[in-house]
Amino acid sequence: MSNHIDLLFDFFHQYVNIGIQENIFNEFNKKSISIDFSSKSRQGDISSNFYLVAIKKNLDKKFDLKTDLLKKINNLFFVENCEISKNGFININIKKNFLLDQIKNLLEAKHSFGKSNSGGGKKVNVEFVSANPTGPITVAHMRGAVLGDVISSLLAESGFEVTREYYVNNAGSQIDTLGISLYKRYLELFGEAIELNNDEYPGSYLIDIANKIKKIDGDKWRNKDTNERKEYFKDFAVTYLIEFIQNDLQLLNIDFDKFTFEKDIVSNQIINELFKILNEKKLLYKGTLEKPKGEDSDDWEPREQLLFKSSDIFDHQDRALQKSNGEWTYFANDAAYHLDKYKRKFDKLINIWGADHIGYIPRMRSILKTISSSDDYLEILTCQIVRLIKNNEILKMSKREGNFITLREVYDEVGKDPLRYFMISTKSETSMDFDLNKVLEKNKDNPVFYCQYAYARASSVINKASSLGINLESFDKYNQATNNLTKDEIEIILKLLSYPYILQQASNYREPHRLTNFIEDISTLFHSFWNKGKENESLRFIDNQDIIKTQSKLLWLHSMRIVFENVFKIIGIDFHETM
RNA sequence: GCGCCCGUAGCUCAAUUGGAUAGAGCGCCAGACUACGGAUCUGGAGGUUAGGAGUUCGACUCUUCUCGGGCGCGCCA
Repeated sequence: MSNHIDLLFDFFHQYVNIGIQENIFNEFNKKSISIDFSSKSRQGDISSNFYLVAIKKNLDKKFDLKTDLLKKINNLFFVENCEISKNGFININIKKNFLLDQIKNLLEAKHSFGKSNSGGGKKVNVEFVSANPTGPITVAHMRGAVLGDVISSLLAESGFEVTREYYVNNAGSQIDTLGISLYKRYLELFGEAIELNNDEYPGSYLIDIANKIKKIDGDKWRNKDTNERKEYFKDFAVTYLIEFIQNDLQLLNIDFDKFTFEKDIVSNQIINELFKILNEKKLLYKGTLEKPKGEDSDDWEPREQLLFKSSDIFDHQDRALQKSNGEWTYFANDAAYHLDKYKRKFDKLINIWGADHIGYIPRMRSILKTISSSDDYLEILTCQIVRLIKNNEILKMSKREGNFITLREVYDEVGKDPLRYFMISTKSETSMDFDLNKVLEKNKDNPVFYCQYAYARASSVINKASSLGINLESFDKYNQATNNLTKDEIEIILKLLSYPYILQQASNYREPHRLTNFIEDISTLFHSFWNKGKENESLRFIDNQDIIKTQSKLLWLHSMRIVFENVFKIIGIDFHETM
């Protein structure tokens, strides 16, 4: 069964179709129709701009749009009354027993309430984190990690088939350096004096890994300067570090369906296929780039390179595919990797990148436009940095000296729920402050707690009622239940019923923070209503003398729990009946 | 120098992608507990949405310019 928002949209769309047939409207962009279902202004249960939009399209001066609209909307079976305000907004009140029908649907649908099939089973690949395996995962990847995970869940909730993927850069010079660093630690275990260069990795985790090699192979590699040894140390380091990274991410319940390794991309020669495509489209050529405008480019000298003509597409300059030593650039391999994803028949690719990669977006979009002939086959979401605040001070980090804060350290300090919640509760493109002290407070300043507490209180009422022998029974009993409810409660119910739309929007716009705002709003309404019961006994949830009235409240309390559980599951935080 | 992201109350953030009087929390001021959990609630003060110009019935949102902050700018990943 459709809800009132769907039905109203249907009505408007139908109204436009008929209007066009009868030459009342000409072209009409239906997307300009909006329905405001949160009813902030409290001028009706829901409202719409339809009249404002439609009046501009009205070709027939003799046609009285206002009267016709009012008459037809008032005739809709779910509409109690309807009016058009002075400034042109349509305000509608919904019949209470129709709201009740929808509550029934919600309670029957339970955890599938809000799910949709708008994705139509299309395959989406969400690539996120993809941190280089040169050390433990740090706070720099924290936001992208949670965002990627939650967006994946959101898409799954909207009927997409989602693959969570991690691209492991285990080729290239950083990994060479990692192998060398590990080898030095290995030699150190045999009493050799070592010295790490500036660019080498100082972290103590490499000592642990070196010990593992020593345990397995003894001194086998001590005096070997062969390629075999170099590859062995690189692979060994990457294997263990990926395992560390996986373990760290699992602290936040983040799991990946697939890890793809750069080395495999290189050895599979996918890049040749890529070059073939670029050649066919005449986007591959040898040439010389202009001197970059950056500050410290003194050592620059013109050099002929293999280039991708990305400036023909989205980029403002062409991009190098090959280094002067003959190796492919990072970009070339990454482009090949994206071709690999395309060949795996995903309908859409989503990448989640940190702010430091923003400049990289146009070239990658150019590649995927070339491969897929679609502007939006690849979608890149970026997240700005998170500043950590502790005791009112900004925690400064630098990669030198291993002076970075790891994900695990933050996890140890605050735990999973506040971490996950705060990472997605603001728009990702805005830089944010994460206050380690504040997120642990157990008061209303802390939205995680505030929402979980609302859930616990709702549970508490349900359990208390149950202990008094009051439970929900057959739904037929509640035909008149809405008569027992106050305006505040109807507002909560309207809000709960709008959940499928909030979810859809969060999914469409890749904005999980809409969900946290949503449950914070409901929590506020709920706590506020709760408190009114203190002053006015008739507003309390449980009334022994009036079982039906109590059950009427249980109807929406159960609904609220279901909606909260759905949201909590999507954003990946726990919920408890007692705090 | 160029490109991208951002700028909303003293602070941290919203604003249903162009809708009605820009909303919450913290902090500040003034109040409410013989309770279905006071870990909460009620009221008040606080804004030229960084600034100017434009687009239209209507702009925090779109265009443009200025200012301020962040990120990036060949053979690093």
